Amino acid sequence: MKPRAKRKITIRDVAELVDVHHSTVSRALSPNKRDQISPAVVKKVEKAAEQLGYFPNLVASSLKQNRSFAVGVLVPDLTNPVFPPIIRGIQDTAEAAGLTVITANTDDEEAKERSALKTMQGRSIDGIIIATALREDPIVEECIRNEIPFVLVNRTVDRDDVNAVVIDEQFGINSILEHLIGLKHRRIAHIAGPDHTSTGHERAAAFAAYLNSKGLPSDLIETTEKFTIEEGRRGLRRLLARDNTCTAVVASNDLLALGCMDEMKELGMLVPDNMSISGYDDIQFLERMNPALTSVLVPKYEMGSQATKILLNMLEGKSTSPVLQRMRPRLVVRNSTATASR
Amino acid sequence: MKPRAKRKITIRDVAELVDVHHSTVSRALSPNKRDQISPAVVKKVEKAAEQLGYFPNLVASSLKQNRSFAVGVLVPDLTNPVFPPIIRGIQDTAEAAGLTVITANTDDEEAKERSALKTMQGRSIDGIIIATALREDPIVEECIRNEIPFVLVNRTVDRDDVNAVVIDEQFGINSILEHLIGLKHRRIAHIAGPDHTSTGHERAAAFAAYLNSKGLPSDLIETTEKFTIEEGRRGLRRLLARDNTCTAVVASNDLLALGCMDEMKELGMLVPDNMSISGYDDIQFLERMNPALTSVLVPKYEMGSQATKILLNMLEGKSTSPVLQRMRPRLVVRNSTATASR
DNA sequence: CTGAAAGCGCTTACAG
DNA sequence: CTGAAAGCGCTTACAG
Repeated sequence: MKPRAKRKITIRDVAELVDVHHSTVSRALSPNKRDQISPAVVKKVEKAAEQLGYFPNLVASSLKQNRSFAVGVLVPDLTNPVFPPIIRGIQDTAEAAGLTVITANTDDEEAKERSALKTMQGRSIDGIIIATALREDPIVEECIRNEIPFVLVNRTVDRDDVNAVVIDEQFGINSILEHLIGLKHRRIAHIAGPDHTSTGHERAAAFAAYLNSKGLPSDLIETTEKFTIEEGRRGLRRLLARDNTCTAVVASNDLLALGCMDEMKELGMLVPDNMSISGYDDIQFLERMNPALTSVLVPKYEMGSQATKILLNMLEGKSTSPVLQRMRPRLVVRNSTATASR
Repeated sequence: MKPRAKRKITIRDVAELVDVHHSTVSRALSPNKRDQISPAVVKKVEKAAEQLGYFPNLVASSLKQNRSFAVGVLVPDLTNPVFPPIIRGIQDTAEAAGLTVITANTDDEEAKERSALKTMQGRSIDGIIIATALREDPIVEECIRNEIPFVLVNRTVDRDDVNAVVIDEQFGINSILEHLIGLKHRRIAHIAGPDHTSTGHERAAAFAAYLNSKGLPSDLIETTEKFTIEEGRRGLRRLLARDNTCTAVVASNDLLALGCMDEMKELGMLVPDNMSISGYDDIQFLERMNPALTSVLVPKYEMGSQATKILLNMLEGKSTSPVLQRMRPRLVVRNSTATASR
C-alpha cells in the first residue's frame, strides 16, 4: 500500500524524526558542513533521510545559494555530428562534478542564442560553455557584460581575454598539406569555412601561409557561408569554374568535404583519381564512406571535457587569467587522397 | 560605466519604479494573470521591467509553484546517431512550449539511470521522456510509483498502462522482408536486437511471423546482447557458423547491420553479391557508405516531437488514458540488398 | 556542536 | 483591480 498523498519529504520531516532542528539536518547532509555536526547525529540524520526516502530539493537550495549547480551549453545543432561527442565530454565531466547540463540549439541564429541565454540566466546557471562563437560575437559580449562565467569550445572570438579550448589549426592544416604535397600535389585548393568563424578563418590563413612557405600557389581559396554539405558543393562548383588545374582540395571541415564529393560525383569525376579531397573534424563513419574520407581528427570529447574543467575551476574561484588552450589534432589518411594525377 | 554591483533585478525593483506592490508586478508579467490587472498598469510594469533589464528568476518561481518548467530526457548515449534527431524533436517541441530540456546519458546502466532520475526529481522536473526503456524496466516502475509524468519513446515496456511513442515494427519488418522476397531471397536470417528491449523483441517476432505466413523458414535468428557494431559482427559470425545457405540478413538496427558488413569484409565476402544486408533506423550517412545500406527509416525527430506533445498534454491535465502511438517507418532501398545469388 | 531566525524571489489565496 | 501576508524548502550568519 503506497502513501497516497505524495507530499514531498523535506528536511523538516527528517528533523522531526531525529528530533533535531532542521538546520542541523541541513548541515549533516551537506558534505562541507558535515564536520560541524557530531558524528552520532550525522549518522542518525543519514539513516532517517534514507528511511524516509528524502532527497534534497535542488530548487530551494539554488534559490538560497543563488546558483543552480547547472551549466548551460550552446551548440548550433545537436544533429550536426561534430557536436554529440563534444557535448558528451561536457556532460560526463560536469556530472562527475555534480553539475547538471542544459543544452540548447541555436541554429546559428542570434535570436535563438539570446533567448537561450536569457532562459539560462533565469535559471541561475552557474556558467556556460559556448560552441557557437563567431569571431565577433554579441552573445559572448553579453556574457562578459553580465559576468557570466563562460568557456568557448571549438571556436573562439577575436578578443583574447576569454577562456577557450580550440584546435591547433595550424598544426592540423600543415599536416594535411604535408600529406598532399608528399603525394606530389602542387596545385592545392581550399574550400574555406565562413570567415567570421575562427575555425574557418584560421584554417584558411594557415593554408595560405603554409603553401607560401613552400613556394606553392595559395590563391585557390573559395570561402563558403556555412559549414554544410550544400555549401561544400557550391564551393567546389565555384572553384572548378575558375580553375581546372588543381589536383587536391582541402575542405575546412568534413561536411564541406562531403559536399565536394557529392559535386564531384555529379560531374562524373572520381575521387581520388581525378581529385584528392580531405575533410576536417573526423566525424563518425568517415571510414565507411565511398571513398573513405581523409580527415583531420579533432579530439571532440576531450575538447568538451577540457572546456568543462576550465569552467569548473572558474566556478571554484581558481584560474583567474584567461586561458586559450589549443589541442593538437591528428591526420587520418584514408582513400579520398592519393597521388596527384598530373 | 557599468553598474559594479551586479545585484539581480527583482520583481521588487520593478514594483518600486512603478510604485505598485510587487504582487501586482508578478501578475502583470504573468501571461495568465495579466488580465487581472488594468491595462495601464500592465503597460507601465512592462516598460519598467524592460528598462531595468528585469528577467524572472525561474528558480524562485519553480520553488513556489513546485514545478520547474523543465523536462528530463533519458537516453543511452547521445553519440549513438539514432538519438540526436529524437532529442532535437523533443527540444524543439518542449522549448516552443516554454520548457527547458535536461538530457542525461545512462549508457544502459541502471545505476546511472537511477542517479539521473534522482537529480531530475531534485530539480522538480515536470516530466520525463525515456528512450532507455527495457521491457521490464525498474526506472519506469519508479516513475510510476513516484507519479512522475513520463512518456516512453522509441522503446516501450511490456505493461500497457503507459504512454509511449514507438514504431510500427511489424510494418517495418514486413516491408524489408517483402523487398527481399521480391529479390528472390528464400533463406533469410535475422540478427536480432536484445530480447529485453521492445524493439529487439518485436522485430524478431515480426520477422518470424511474416516468414511463417509466407511458408518460408524462420529459424535463422541470432539474438545479440546490445545494439552495437561489435555485437553485429559477432552475431553474423555465429550465424554463418551454423548456416551457409542464407542469402540475406535483416539486422535489427543499423549498427548491427554495419557490424555484419564489417564481418563480411573480414571474411572476404561481398555485399550484396554474396549476401544482402539491411539495417533499421536509417541513421545519418547510410547513403554514403560502401555499399550504401538499405534500411528502414524511422521518423526520429517526429517521434521525439510526438512524445513531447503527449507529455505536454499530460502536464496540462489533459489526456488521461495511456496512449501507445505507433509511427509508420518507411523502407529505403539502397545498394546493400540485391537479387539473391543462388 | 546545535538552535532559532531571517531570507533567497517568486506566487497566490484572502481581503477589500 | 490591487495590496498585504504567508510560504515554497532550503542555507547560513548569529548566538550560545
